[in-house]
Amino acid sequence: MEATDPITILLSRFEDLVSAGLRSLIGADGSLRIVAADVGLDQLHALIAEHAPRVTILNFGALRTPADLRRLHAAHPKTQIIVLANRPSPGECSQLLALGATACLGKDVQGRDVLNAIHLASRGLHVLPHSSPAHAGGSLLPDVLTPREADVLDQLQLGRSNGEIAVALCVSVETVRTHARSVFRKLGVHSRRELSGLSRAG
Amino acid sequence: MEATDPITILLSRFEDLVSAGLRSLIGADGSLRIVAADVGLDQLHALIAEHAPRVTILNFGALRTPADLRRLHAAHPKTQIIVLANRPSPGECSQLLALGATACLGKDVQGRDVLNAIHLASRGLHVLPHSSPAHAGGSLLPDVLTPREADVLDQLQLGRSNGEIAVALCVSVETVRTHARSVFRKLGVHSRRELSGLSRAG
DNA sequence: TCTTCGGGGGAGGCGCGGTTCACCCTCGCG
DNA sequence: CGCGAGGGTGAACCGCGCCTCCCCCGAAGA
Repeated sequence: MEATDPITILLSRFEDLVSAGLRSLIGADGSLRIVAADVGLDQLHALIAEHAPRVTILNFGALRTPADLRRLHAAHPKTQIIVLANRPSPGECSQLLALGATACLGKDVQGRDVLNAIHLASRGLHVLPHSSPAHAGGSLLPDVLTPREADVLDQLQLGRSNGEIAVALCVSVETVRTHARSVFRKLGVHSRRELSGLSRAG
Repeated sequence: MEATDPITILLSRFEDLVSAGLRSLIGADGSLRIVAADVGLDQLHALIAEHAPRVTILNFGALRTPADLRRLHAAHPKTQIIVLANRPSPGECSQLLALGATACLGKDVQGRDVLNAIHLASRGLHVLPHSSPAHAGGSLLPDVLTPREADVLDQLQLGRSNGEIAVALCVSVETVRTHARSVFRKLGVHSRRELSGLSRAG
């Protein structure tokens, strides 16, 4: 079973210890093969396009914004995306899956569970932390951006002013401010500046 | 890692081939231990209470109704429930998780994925088939029973007539009929009779 | 014949989230 | 000072799901 078709994996940049741990774990599994590691956010698109890995393991902390994940998945729908976060909240997990991730794991998972999740995710099965899908069962998600908020987030990422965003989205400036406030609140930031450097360090 | 704490597993009754396959797969994993197998729906409660397995693997086809799962989870919240279905729809998976399942797998999964899922589920992580959480990301589920429909389903399971259900739920008979129709439609049956023998054979 | 059941349609109300917009305030900057 | 950003509050509207109830019909059975 191992020799037939090794699962190719691309690792984004992680903290040194995490990166070393992942490479050690994955290296010990003969059916997994790392095609690229320590890939920075900037090179992700190019290297995924080049190697077409079955699985891409993303550092949640390396994402500037959730919209990064959405763009990544849209551009490379064939690669299954596993997001490693520190202590992902249910809302974050939901949003990550909504944006195209296949699995979401906390960095506190046991080592063998990472391998289990990689195998499952490589075949498209979803893996989520414990309490995550309280809402997957039908109730409501707390921190997920609405479509309109995501639109505003995209505009904010482009450095636009509220007035420019209003023109771009054909709404009032007041509406833009409302959406922007929701985006800030849901993402836990308080300004455009914090948004552009969002959780750069994990 | 294996010797410290074997994961105890209870297997519900499956088709012979599936049952043999599961036992073979699980037996080959030293960190897993089957404490009971081929358990019929009637003995589930008693045997789960007796063995307190970390994981219970349920045959979706053996469930008379989704409400069975809900009662099982309510009575034994400590055991992680994995549901094996033939080709679970996204709606079914959502409903299963909503009712207390930890993982939902199709019977077409690869063998090692079953083991992967058992390990993950034993630690509370959720595993779902490919397309399942289209809604887990925020959109809506198609075939999940509403609370009121679940109430009516419970009453239907007790063999009550529409009039009796109306009295029990303090609503009009017309309302009961409306809910019953939704239940039948969502569960894919066309009568009380089909309901009582729902997917008995898988 | 009468009731019960299954199936279709539709109406009205309610709650909730999303969207839009409005007002208020403080702060920092030029 | 004007202006934009950030933050608070709240109103209004819309859509949707849910719940409740109503009407129609046909089939099956007492």
